[in-house]
Amino acid sequence: MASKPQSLTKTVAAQGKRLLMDAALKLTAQSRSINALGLRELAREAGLNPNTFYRHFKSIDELGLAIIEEMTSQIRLPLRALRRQAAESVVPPGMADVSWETNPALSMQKATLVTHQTVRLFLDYALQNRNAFIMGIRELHGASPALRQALRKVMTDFAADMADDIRQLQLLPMLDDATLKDIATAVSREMFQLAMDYIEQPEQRETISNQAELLVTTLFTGAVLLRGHGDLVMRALRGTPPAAS
Amino acid sequence: MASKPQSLTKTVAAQGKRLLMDAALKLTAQSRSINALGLRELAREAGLNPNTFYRHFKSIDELGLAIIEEMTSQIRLPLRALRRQAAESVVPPGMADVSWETNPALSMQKATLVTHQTVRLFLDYALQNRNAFIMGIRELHGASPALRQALRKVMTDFAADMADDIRQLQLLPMLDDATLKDIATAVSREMFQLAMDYIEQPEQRETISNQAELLVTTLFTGAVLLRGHGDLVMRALRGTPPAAS
DNA sequence: TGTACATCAGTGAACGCGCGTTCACTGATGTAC
DNA sequence: TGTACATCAGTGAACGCGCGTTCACTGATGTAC
Repeated sequence: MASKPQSLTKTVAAQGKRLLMDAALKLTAQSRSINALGLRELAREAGLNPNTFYRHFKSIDELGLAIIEEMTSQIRLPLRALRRQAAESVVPPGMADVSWETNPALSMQKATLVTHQTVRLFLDYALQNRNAFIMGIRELHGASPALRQALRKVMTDFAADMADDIRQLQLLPMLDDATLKDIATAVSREMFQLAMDYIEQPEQRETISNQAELLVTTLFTGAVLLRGHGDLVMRALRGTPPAAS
Repeated sequence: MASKPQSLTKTVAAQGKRLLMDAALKLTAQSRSINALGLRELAREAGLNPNTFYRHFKSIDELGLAIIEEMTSQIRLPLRALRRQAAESVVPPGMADVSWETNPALSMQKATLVTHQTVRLFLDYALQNRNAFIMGIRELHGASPALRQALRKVMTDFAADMADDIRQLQLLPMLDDATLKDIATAVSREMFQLAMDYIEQPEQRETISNQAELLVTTLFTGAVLLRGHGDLVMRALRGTPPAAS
């Protein structure tokens, strides 16, 4: 609150900046690379003088980076919070936590539920920020090195958050850090790809969402098994009752 | 041979076409989207008159499609042949085939070897056709709907080939067709993504190749397990000796 | 074997247009005294 | 509370340039008779 007046002023003053960023997103989503956007075209869409662009950005890349930064800052924390919330809905804070050794079935249920909820929130967020996602996935493999680098970092951070949460929530304590990182990276890649399909194929959304969930589960299950903890998964799938209590 | 004179003539005659396609690949790989290429720029790179472009293509998209088609026709068959070859190196044609029930360890070894070889050939091919791959992955998420559609088909075909070969070579007979297709799709996506990293990070190639292999194995293993055949994988990992012979 | 014609890749000049970028200007808001 | 000045978003005109596309032409190769 203390520093809000400043940023509020900034926000009000930088109205043209907003308009330009929104215009860029709108045009990019309609099948264009951001580098293919003309700065006059951008100004036209935003209803501004071509010149105004220079008041806010040095180049189109700079505008792209601003969009990416804004988008990232909006999703990171909510996603982490949701993972916690999903984990707590299975094992409330006060309750003694389950362990894979003593109760593999409940542990698996906990992991599955967190997956379920996280996948859904993520795809939902993608839908609500459809233009930003389309741009992001396009520029991740796009022509501008600056944007590509920035988006790679977004992906890396996303994967790191995921791995960190899995560790903290003790969802898969049998996996070592390196494995967790590798799998989380693959899961991130898949999730972003699938987010595009999710956005573009409205009638397939339920299917895609289920496939995404299954894919994530498959990856983690496979990793657990190949790392020599197959017996735990087998017990979980057979629904072995808790050893104690 | 019978029809070669024709196509040879065509090839000689269409020398400008070749030059333009090569120029496009060269410029795209140097960090550009294909739609961002100017047709004059293209002609300049190819050492031709700007006008010559129109002798061969109606639009830049058409040029892109030509490149994609050429690239696809070059990799599909070799990759299928290699899968067969890898499978035969474990179980020669004359020999009675192994089954997962009777000898899970050898079956797994067969599947693992095919994965190993295929992953390596694919990444190698990507490296040898570096520019085409960079373009392909870029345009898969790119601005042109026509190219995007064409490249999606490439991916779908690639996944279908993979699923088909796994079926024919009886690598994972316990998986149903739908599951096989889903996993093959995910594997394709990952392989194309990783091919980019493989191209761009020369010093990491060995690591990436190993990671790719492990990822593929993880996906298939996870799928087998979740489909209720975990016992087979467990037996394979424990190295249970053949039941007969 | 020779001749006439068609096809086709490639050339070079010319066009009008939209682009990025610059400059000098305006008017509103914030700041110092 | 008032005044003078600075800052800053936005304007509008002007520039030179490279672009896509067209037209009429050339010269080599293939084809019919």
